Amino acid sequence: MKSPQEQLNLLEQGVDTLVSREELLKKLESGRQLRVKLGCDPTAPDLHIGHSVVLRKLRQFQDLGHKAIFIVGDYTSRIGDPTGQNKTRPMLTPEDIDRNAQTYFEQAGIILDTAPDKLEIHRNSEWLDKMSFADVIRLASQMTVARMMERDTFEKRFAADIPIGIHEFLYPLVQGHDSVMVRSDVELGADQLFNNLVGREIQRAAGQEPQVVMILPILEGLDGVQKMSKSKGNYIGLTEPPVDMFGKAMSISDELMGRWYKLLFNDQPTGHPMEAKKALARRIVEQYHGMAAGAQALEDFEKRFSKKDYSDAGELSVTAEIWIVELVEKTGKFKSRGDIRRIIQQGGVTIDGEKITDDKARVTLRTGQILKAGKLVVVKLLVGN
RNA sequence: GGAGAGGUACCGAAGUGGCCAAACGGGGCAGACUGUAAAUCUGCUGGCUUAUGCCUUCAAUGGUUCGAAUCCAUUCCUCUCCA
Repeated sequence: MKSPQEQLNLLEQGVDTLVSREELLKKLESGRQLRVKLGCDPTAPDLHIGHSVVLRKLRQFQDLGHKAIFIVGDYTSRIGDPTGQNKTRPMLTPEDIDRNAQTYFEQAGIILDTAPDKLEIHRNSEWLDKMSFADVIRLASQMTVARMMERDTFEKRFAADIPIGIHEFLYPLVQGHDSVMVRSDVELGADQLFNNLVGREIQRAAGQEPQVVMILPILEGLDGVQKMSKSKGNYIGLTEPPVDMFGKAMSISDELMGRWYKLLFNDQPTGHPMEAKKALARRIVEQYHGMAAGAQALEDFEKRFSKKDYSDAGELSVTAEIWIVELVEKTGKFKSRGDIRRIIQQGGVTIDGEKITDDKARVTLRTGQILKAGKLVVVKLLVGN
């Protein structure tokens, strides 16, 4: 068992904002098992390595003997969270939420300790469903419009004449109410400082000791600019196959690589940027697929791209003679034939290294030939009847 | 309740009777260059079996017209100011 001071030192590593250090130390000194809340909005069923930053912090609490209180915002996602959005999110159906929550837990379990004394799971519909409208009004009376408008996204939207739904004001209140209901000691978050701080006020009003708020940095997505998110398509999913994880990690910019090193491994790149990036990609794969997979992914990558050896590429069954557009379409990676024609016309399609630039061409194929289409698609052809 | 401004492709934003599948920018994709990076340059970016072709798109529905994103009517939605 580590001393409170030692715990604090560990816990505050990699944290963006901590409100407040003193309060956390005090709670740690009490010797209690702290209740560490993390809410999730089950709108995106696939967790990605961006989520791993906060999940790993939660795991760290668990490893120090504290308890993770996981809250599925099933009720709140019917409202839609405006965080980081400049427009209103669509509401989800209960079926979507159930399915997403299920996937969420499976994936969070990759990182979290799921032992019963270390993890408690709630859905906020447990208590929100029972609230009366009078309860809601009472809760709402604890917040003012001016206070609400301090929130960055509201202020910006208001200034830009972008609509704000009244229901969106309820979200921080509800999240704060969640904190009261689970008697949260610490709440982790990534981009919801405002909501989390509201939780402190609501707890105080309910006669509870306010929670400590710990905000972790946001991981930028593959593009290096926007935060990693499923809807922006700039993410690496926790359950993606090693090859894809590795390939995606290799495509990030050098600048972003430094950020990822820091946020994901509390480390920094060394040596030649490309080697450093390979090392990063390998570590990411190792984290979710094991050491062997990491080494394998690295080897595959080098084989395929450095030595241009495609012998282990995926296979695609085709007929011996086929229209080139149709052939590329069979890979299933393109959204329309117009798209495929464009790539062909621009020289993005090769068979055994030979460019095909005529989108009307019919080609005669042999088993073993390698088809490349764009940067990502490489398959070995298997000619059937 | 009153007055005014708007709703255009993935996003922002032009277009106000034919030259509009719709300028421009961003994003995305491809090529060159590289380290499968970034930056830069070039091209493409509604759909269709191969098309000086057809089909679907400019909030929705109807209408005027040889012809509409553009004009008219109704409806829905947003914003601003006043009450």
